[in-house]
Amino acid sequence: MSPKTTKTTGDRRTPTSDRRGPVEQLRLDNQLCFALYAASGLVTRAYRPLLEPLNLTYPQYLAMMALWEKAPRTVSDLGEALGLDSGTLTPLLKRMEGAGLVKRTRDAADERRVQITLTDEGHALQDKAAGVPFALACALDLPGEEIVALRTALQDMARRLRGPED
Amino acid sequence: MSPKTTKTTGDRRTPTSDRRGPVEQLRLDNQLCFALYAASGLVTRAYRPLLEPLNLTYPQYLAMMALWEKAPRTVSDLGEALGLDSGTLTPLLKRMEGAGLVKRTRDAADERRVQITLTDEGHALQDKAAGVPFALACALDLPGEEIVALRTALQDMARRLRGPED
DNA sequence: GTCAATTAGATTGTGTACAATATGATATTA
DNA sequence: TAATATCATATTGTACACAATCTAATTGAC
Repeated sequence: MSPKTTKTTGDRRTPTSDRRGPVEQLRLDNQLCFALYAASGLVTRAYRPLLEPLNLTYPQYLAMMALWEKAPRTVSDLGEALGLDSGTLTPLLKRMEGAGLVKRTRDAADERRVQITLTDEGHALQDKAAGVPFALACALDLPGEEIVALRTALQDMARRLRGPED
Repeated sequence: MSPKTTKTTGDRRTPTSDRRGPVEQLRLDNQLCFALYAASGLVTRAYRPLLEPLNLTYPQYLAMMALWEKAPRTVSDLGEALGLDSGTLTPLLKRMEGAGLVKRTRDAADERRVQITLTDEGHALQDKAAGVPFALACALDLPGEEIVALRTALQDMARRLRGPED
């Protein structure tokens, strides 16, 4: 299962030691970043069949989760929650508006802001999505503690990357 | 399968903060998938300033690492290593060819295949990229053991998602 | 040898993703 | 009261990413 190679033997087969030369350090399989990249893509693909009945893409599903938590909210507020900017969110939200899930309305008090509201259909979708996390957990096939541990480790890493402040 | 805790017998909680219901399960911060998505995006962003001097995007950097490991190799071989299909790789490789890093040549033995070769410039870039993993490790600011543990956990998860076979 | 099935890439269409820029609204200052 | 700065979002351009489809080449069955 998990090849815990903490030893620095002379074995030339995929050593895990970081004391290797720069060539070894540039190996794809030794990169945390690639493991992250690959896992993220695989998870997105795993969601696709689950979200297709809901007519949602994976980023749209994330946006809906953020809105089920708190709505109405502004575009920038949503962007902060998802880690996305307006150039990504504006077209995404327009498609979701076209699908009848949300409504985009200028804030009367501050015309620069756009408030994102859930429609009845958008609210109703939450019930239909209730089974998705469980279905994906089954696909992951990981014990609950490991899921929590992995999630915590990733959130910790994200915190470091987001900035040294705070 | 995964444990689903539904009964809340011994769980005292305020009405506003139920810890286990379906509503809670749809919370963004409780999702492993979102932690993965966010961390992956942050890592890509962390690479950007490091790769800009090399004139590489992050996926291009991954492709170059795969090619430094083994070249020439076919498009599909590269796609298997990176987890990408031809629809993604073809334009990406064309851009890299335009940048003078690789060459795309039809295989003489099997005209359906396209062999990706590294140019001298492509080979030379490996030296310039040698410092990138270390620079990113600094940005991550994680102890080496944790990096290995996290990477192993992600690779393990990826293995499960890739398919029950094998 | 001929035709069907398979295979390898390329193409097209849709949907993120972000940098750079533009637009318009609000806040600040002179 | 302008002039300026700042802010929120939209737009544009470039670059992934994949499903569906297409084309051309190879393999297989006969």
